[in-house]
Amino acid sequence: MVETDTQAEEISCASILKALADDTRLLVVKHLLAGEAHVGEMQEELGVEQSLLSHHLKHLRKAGIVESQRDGKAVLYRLTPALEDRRRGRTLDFGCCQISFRSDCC
Amino acid sequence: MVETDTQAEEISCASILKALADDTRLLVVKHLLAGEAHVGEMQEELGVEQSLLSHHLKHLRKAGIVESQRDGKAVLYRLTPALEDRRRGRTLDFGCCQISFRSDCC
DNA sequence: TGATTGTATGAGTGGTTTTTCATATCAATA
DNA sequence: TATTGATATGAAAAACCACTCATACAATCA
Repeated sequence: MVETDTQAEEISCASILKALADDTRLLVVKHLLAGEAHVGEMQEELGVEQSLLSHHLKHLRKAGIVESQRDGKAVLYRLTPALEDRRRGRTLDFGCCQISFRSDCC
Repeated sequence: MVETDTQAEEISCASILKALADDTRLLVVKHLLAGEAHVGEMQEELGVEQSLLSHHLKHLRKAGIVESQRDGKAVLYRLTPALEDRRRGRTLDFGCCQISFRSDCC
């Protein structure tokens, strides 16, 4: 069992950009660029309140950017395999557009 | 005289993504990827109402993504030189992040 | 100068998004 | 099974955004 959530909805360039266009969600995505992570870890490292983080994670799931997997009591998040597969360095390839982040930024 | 507008405000990755995360503004940016254009032309070709287009152009200006220049009665828009300079194909380099659009998309 | 064309702007409105709070769910363990 | 720990969820509040309308401004032309 891998996907714990709703299917990705209408995926357009704009919807992807919207999903990324938020400080908190951008933090999460950049964190996950370094590898998968549990919610609790992100909560601490990113300094985001539990419920808020959860809502943002849901947003990212619905946008098809991350996926989650139960791991005991915790939940493990990662960038979706499709993105991972197409990933080169810190570049994410969404198909319609491709975004890369400078490591020293944001 | 080149800049007819306010300075770009706090330019962060998220603010850039926010500026791009709208169907109309994305249309505009993609249109400008092909070269500079007058407002009237974009109005027609993109099918966006005058005032609305103007508001979106202002948003893009404030995000530092486009700049404008009077041309008689009309106003000419283009991607900002910095982006143009760093541009390769349909890729825009914003410094903190870099975004490229597939031509057949969105 | 007055009229016309092209674009920008401000205010208002409705709609969406983000945040918070309280509560629910799920898994592990006592 | 009751309790605890980890995360998700729904609803309500707060903040924000896109759109429209009316109007202003700038440049040209009659």
